[in-house]
Amino acid sequence: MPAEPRDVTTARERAKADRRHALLTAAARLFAERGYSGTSIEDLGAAAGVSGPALYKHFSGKQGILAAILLEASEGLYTGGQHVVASSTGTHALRSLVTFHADFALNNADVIRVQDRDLEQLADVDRHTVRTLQRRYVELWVDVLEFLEPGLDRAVLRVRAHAVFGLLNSTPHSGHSHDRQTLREELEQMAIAALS
Amino acid sequence: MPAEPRDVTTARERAKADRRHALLTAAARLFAERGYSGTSIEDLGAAAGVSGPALYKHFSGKQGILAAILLEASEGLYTGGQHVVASSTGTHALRSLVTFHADFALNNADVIRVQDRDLEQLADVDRHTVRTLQRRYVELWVDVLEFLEPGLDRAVLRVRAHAVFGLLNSTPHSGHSHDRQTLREELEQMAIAALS
DNA sequence: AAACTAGGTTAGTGATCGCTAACCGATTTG
DNA sequence: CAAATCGGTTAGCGATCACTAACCTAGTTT
Repeated sequence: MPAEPRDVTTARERAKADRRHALLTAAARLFAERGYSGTSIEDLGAAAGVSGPALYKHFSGKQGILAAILLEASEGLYTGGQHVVASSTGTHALRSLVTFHADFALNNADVIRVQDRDLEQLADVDRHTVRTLQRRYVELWVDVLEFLEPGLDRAVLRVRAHAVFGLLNSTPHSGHSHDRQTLREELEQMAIAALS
Repeated sequence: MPAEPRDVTTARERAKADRRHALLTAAARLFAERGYSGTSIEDLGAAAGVSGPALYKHFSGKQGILAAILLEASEGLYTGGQHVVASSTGTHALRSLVTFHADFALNNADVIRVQDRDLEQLADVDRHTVRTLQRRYVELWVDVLEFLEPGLDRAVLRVRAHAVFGLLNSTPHSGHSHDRQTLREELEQMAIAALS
């Protein structure tokens, strides 16, 4: 029995998937550092060990890379948030949302930065999709907040949600040198306090 | 007596100062919307009613405009913060800092956006100056926080300060449509709560 | 009012960038 | 094992952009 059952993918396909992933990770870092317009195709390739137009074998173009990054991020946030609110209620749901979002922000600082920096560089269709997912994610939070404090204007609760996102997303600004666990606890505690 | 005493400036000088100010305001808005690299010299001129290379009569170049915006902003924040902490102490100083910063963020949403989006596009010297002023502004906050909670690691207090900045600077993300006074009160209250 | 200054204009230049074309070698396939 | 596929390469094209040059005209100075 020489053929392994998991060998549904050829070596080439695996290599391609790896490179695609490497390209996306490197691109997120470069976009976060220099901005979308400030990063060249050449830069993107070089950061992944290939050079220049190689990435047209993986993406439709420069915009396609940005789209892949932001679509994955906004989908991850939304579906992750959905799971959180589906498995808990009330104060517990709020705490879980805070933990979930803090986790995401700490583990994807680059993507967070790109998301609220270069969103408008997307093609209209993709930008609309990302915005819709973001809006739904916010409504997830607003629903939980409204359950906890019924009768309040949802617009106000939306402001609170955005404010907490700003707080939790401040990670890129705090030096990366600090102890992650402490940073995480500080941010979560502040977020909960801000919403009380 | 035909000569007015306030006539220290000629009509040309006043017109030039006005245009310079218009250029800076328009540039801040465009940079906030499309990013530094995403905005052309032509765009900048057009937004101020002149076209293209006219702005080389006012600034050294595109980078010079960005520098003028960010230097003014970081100096304004720092010196403003200095005055605040010089005229109050303890909890009162913290509340005044929050009010001051919220005021700045609400009235200069564009500049806030540009400041943590395109800082790295500055020339080395200017970037260093802006970073230094920002660092001093943070230390102003940390000093006040340390006075209120002595013994805490200043690195932790720095994280808290950045987190509150993120919270207060979330204004660009909340729709501009909302009632300013309510928005302001919400943000200030949340900031105070987060720091307690 | 003549001479000068200064803020605007348009035309053009060199560099950069996104993307395409043409080609090449290794892996997969029949 | 020949043929097709696929992911990479380099060369180059067209567009855009920051900036300079040359000029023009209205305001300022003497």
